[in-house]
Amino acid sequence: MLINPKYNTAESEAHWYKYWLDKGYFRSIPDQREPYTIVIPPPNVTGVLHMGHMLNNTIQDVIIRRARMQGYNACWVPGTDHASIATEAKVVNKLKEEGIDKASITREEFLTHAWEWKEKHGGIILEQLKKLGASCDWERTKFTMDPDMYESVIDVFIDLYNKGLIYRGVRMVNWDPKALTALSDEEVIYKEVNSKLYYLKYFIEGTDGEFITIATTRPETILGDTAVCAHPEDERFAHLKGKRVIVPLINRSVPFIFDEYVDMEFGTGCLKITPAHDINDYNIGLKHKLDTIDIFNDNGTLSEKAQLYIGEDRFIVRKKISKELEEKGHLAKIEDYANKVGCSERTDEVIEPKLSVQWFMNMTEMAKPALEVVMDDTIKFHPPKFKNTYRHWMENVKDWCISRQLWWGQRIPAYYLPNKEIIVAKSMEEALATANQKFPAEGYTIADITQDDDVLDTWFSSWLWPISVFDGIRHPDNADIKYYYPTNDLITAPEILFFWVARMIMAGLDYRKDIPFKNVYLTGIVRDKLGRKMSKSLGNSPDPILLMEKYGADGVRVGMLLTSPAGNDLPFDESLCEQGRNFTNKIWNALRLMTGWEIDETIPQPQYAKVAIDWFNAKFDETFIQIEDHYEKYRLSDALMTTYKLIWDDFCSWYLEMIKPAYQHPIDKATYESTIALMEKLMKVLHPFMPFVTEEIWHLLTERTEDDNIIIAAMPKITEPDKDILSNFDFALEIIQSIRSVRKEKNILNKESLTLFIKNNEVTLDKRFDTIIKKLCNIDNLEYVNEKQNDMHTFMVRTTELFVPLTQNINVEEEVAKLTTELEYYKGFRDNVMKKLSNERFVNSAPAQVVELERKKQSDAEQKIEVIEEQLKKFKSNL
RNA sequence: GGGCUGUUAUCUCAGUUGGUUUAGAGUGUCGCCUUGACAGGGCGGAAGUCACUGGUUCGAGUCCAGUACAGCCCA
Repeated sequence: MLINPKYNTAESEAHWYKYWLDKGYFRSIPDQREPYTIVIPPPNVTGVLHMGHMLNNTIQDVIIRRARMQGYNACWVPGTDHASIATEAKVVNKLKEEGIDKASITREEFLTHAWEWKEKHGGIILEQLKKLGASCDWERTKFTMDPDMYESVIDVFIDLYNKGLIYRGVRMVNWDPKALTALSDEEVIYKEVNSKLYYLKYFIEGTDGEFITIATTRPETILGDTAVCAHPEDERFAHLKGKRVIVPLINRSVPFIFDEYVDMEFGTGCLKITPAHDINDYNIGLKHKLDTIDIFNDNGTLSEKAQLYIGEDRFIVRKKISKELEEKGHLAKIEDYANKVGCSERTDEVIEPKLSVQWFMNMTEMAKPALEVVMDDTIKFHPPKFKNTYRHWMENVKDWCISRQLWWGQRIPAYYLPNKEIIVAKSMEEALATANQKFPAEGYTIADITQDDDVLDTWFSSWLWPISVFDGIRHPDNADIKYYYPTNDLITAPEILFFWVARMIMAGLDYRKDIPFKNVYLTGIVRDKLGRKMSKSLGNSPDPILLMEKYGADGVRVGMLLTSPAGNDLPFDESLCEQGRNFTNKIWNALRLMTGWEIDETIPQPQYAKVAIDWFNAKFDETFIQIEDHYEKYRLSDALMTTYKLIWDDFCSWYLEMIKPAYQHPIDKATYESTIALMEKLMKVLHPFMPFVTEEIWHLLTERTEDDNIIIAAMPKITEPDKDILSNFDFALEIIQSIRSVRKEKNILNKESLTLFIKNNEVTLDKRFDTIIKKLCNIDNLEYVNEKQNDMHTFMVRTTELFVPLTQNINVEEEVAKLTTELEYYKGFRDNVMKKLSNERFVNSAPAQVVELERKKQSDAEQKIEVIEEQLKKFKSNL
């Protein structure tokens, strides 16, 4: 067969992906087989493929492809989420560019634009994943705003409301003044910033110029102050009990109060209290029944309640007010100060703590069972170190703010009546019916009812994902959900352990009475060489599509997985993809070698080939067990590296060299067929990692029938390896390596054949490998002898002495020096061992086999020492 | 400030309940080879006080405590 000298990745990838799709190999429908299910962590509908997706989806594809080959009914469900804040921001911007202001259009008009945007840009990532080889069941592609998905979310909201777990309340929320919406705690990122600490003087009411000094980073908020507070045990302020102080500039009289919350060491020990704009102040305000004065508008400018600087931005006011305070003698000093400021994950705007009416979900009860299933390993985390982090969060869980002041998302199904009553219902019509049932006297009509304007947090959709993609919320007994749920593995980033993973577990336990997945594989962050997270804004991320064009999808997949143990960050380097590409090339060339041989049916199988095949079968069996073990432990990098070495080192470097016929000589049929069979097994094991090149090779190894494709081929079965041949081969291998070293040292070219004498000191020396030693080392004559061979170069493998005659003179001095170093090493080693053995307590308390081993070490070392000393004596007598 | 991880060869990491010839792999590096699958290759070599200090033990990279440094999460 004629094989192209170069493997064409682009051609092969396009061909096989289409072929698999046409054959429907990614499709899964319930049948009698056991299912293996993965749901994709839905990428953001606004996004494009980045390196994080590449890593995450490579892992999922490896797992699902392996499951498919193991005979499971493998189902990988793809999809996207609607990302309400990010998408709305994009659409608002796009409209702005077209000269349309969001405020000037209706909700319906806006949503039309949003849907248009989604249709145009929404599928990009999924299309890009196909280039990677992702074997998703595309017919199951879901979107969190699909009608059925939407309805599931609404149903769950109504159900939880009726159970009393969802409530509406005034709370301090994280307000994003740019996006004009509340955020959950998890969407706030705290950043270290260099700011200033302002020391301000507050005069004490009814005194003559007596004042106290407070420290604050936010002088503009003094306009909302309703108290000043000190620690009850702080004697510096004890005399102020019952007194009032005057807020500067606006001359508001506020009480001086005492609370243990205050840190006596910080600043002046005296704290201003602004209940409307700080969560801790808010809590103190509640405790001491203080007034709450909200001085900000939603967009971060000052409101009329501030009295001063009305309509100006909070950061401009900060500068202006500090100047005014200084001018009016209220500023004691300013210090540089490093603190952490909360910023919006999406808009990067500084978060303003704000009191507002929002919808919340009580998490306390749901958190308990969700914590338990992780702690008792019903759901396993890989790596398990994340259990701690998870526990910490679940034990301190807070209520979840689920409303967002946006239009893109599932609109909250709450309806308000003129009498201030709230009806939660699936539709306006249902709400009306309920309203009239509850208040028959009122005779309400549709016109009297208004629906809540807000939408739900996107995570309030995604937390149902493993259930809702199978329509298990609306139809809990449908065939799909019963078959595919619970899913097997979830592959995601630790950053969203709480946002998403924890909440899916809660939803699963609540709505299915069962966990949503059995294993959670947490990937690391893909970083650049400098250790920075790859991001669009830094521009330090390679374009995955270009990478795949350059190195092939298989090469990039290997590159992603080579150094990424679960939970560890991946310091990405293009050279990893290069290594992946080189591996593709290596396999391709092995194929070219094999298929290039001429087969001669008349020649018998050489003995060396038979031994080589037996050995490689054993090697395969042994390695395959290790690979399976790595998979069981979700150590995919190790599984890949083990496969890589099996193919490159054991198969290409050793096996093929052993069986390779002489140049331009034919190969016997038996060896050829066995070799093809071995290659097939190797390709199967490799397929999950490198789907394209393995499928290509599968079809080039031999003629295939219509449905004989590697993607659905059965994985090899675990077989106990022939340990005897393996250990004996190891010894032969050491002999081969020693002879190579000797050739190297003595400058004997490989072309020049050698005679080898072996003085067998080992009890068992397997002579089966003689022909292989002869072949790989170009030995024309291999003899076993009982006596030392004089005038030959001597070397040792374990405790066996080997001799080769040398034509040129030996550099005696060099030999002596080398032997002396070696002698010292073994003596040191022996002394160490003897020290151990002469320790009575060791001999008495260590297990017998450990002691036995030490004895063996000792005798081996002594034997070596003896041989080396003899050699030395011989050389020295020649000096 | 509270909590959790980690620190092993240049780099990235293994090292599985403490004992397996005085620590392993990939990568990089150095030397040599190379008309016959593959220079995107072959062969061989060098490279580590297992962060530091103590402790437990016959025995510690592995267990315990403390210190230093790094990272992550939470406030």
